[in-house]
Amino acid sequence: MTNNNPEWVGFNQFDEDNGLFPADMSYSIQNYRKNILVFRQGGVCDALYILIQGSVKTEMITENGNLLGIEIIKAPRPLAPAFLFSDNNRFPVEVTTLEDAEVLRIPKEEVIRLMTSQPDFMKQFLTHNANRTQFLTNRLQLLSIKTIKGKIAHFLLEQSSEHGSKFVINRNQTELAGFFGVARPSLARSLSEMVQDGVISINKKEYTLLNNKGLRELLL
Amino acid sequence: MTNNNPEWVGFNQFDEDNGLFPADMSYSIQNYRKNILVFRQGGVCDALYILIQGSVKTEMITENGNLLGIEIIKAPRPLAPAFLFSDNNRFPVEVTTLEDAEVLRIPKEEVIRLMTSQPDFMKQFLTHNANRTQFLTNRLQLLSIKTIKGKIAHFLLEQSSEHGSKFVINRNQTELAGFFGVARPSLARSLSEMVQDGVISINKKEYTLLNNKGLRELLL
DNA sequence: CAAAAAGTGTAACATCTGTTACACATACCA
DNA sequence: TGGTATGTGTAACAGATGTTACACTTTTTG
Repeated sequence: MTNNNPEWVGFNQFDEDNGLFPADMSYSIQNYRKNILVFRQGGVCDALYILIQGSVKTEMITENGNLLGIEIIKAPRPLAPAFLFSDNNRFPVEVTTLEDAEVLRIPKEEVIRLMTSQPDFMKQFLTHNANRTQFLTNRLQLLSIKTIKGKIAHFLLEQSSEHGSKFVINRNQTELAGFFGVARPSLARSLSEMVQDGVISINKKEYTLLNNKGLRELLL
Repeated sequence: MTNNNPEWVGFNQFDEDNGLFPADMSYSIQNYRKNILVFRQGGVCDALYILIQGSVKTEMITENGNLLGIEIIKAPRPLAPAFLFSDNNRFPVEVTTLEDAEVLRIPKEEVIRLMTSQPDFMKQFLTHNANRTQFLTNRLQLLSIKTIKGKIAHFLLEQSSEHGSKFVINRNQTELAGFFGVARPSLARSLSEMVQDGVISINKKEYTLLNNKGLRELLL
């Protein structure tokens, strides 16, 4: 779920000009220190925000006040660009810095101008949003799996398809539990059972898949 | 979750011309009978599809083969337009007709052309997609509530905010259970307990909220 | 109108998950 | 290096949900 390959910065085509952005673009830049709340869930989203330095995490506050981890975002990438144009243009998630960060802000009108005048900008915007939607859909699928082992299996198999049968997951159990929307001890129990059953092995944060068939059976 | 007020048909501005669409637009129309699978989950999405007649439901196949109900779509509305531009342009859901339906198909290149030449078309497309994303986010929030009563309460309070404290839900228990991602008898049990506790009353498909405070407490 | 289909209420039971608590290990910091 | 904070393993227990089964009601259809 961590975004390792930035898929969009919006201004690839202008990089040579005068550093980063089109010369005539109106924008502002805001800096944040580590562990600072950048956007509050429900806050109005009236501009396009692009994380150009550092990393942040996004979390959704469930109605009981718990936090459901969504994803970790590393620069450069836009933050929740989909909501800029929604009728109820509010942030659906909390955004908090994980390290010192720098955020570019482009007013909505300016975005519309860029969109109509720069077809490449528009296409990238569309593609990025489409990919975001697909991510959310995937997230939905993960949450719809009822058993914890099923969620783990889904997650590990997905990782495996990208990184092979041995890989590192840079999240501790508490974060993983938040990501899955389950209690931490419950996650630990499921993990240790899966290790005992020999379908996976865990060494610190390195996970090895030992029995893909067995993992797939856990999805049911 | 049922979409009663179509928010976008894409061609408002052309309605007078020659019936429905811009005269020079390339498109095709496909008809489907009731209970027909229109799009398979995972199928390639290479064009913009707009439901212009009838209604369909969308469902996500979870990995165990179960169905997770997503929403009911009534014409006119585009079908999964967000995925047209994603890198992995595949349908994330099954789409099945609920009644006889008619679907307009516009090739991707044509959509891009319309998008760049018709700013209004572009804005509507963006807004629609943004609203869709918000819907998905809301769905995510619903699924992240752990207790069944909590999900019911969330859902009923949401309905209530739109339609007052007495309203009709056009879904049977099986469909509702699918929507919540829970087992049907479990849903029935929770519902009858909520009735016994006096927080709601149910008459056929008419629901009445009797104790909003009590409902909100169920969210925790 | 009658039969079939679909939908609903409910029970018993097994299973899974959350909660709480605590010991232990590991990483971090002064 | 020693102490503190953070992270992990595990247990006991309570509570919630899924599963299966069946009777009953309502709706649909011929």
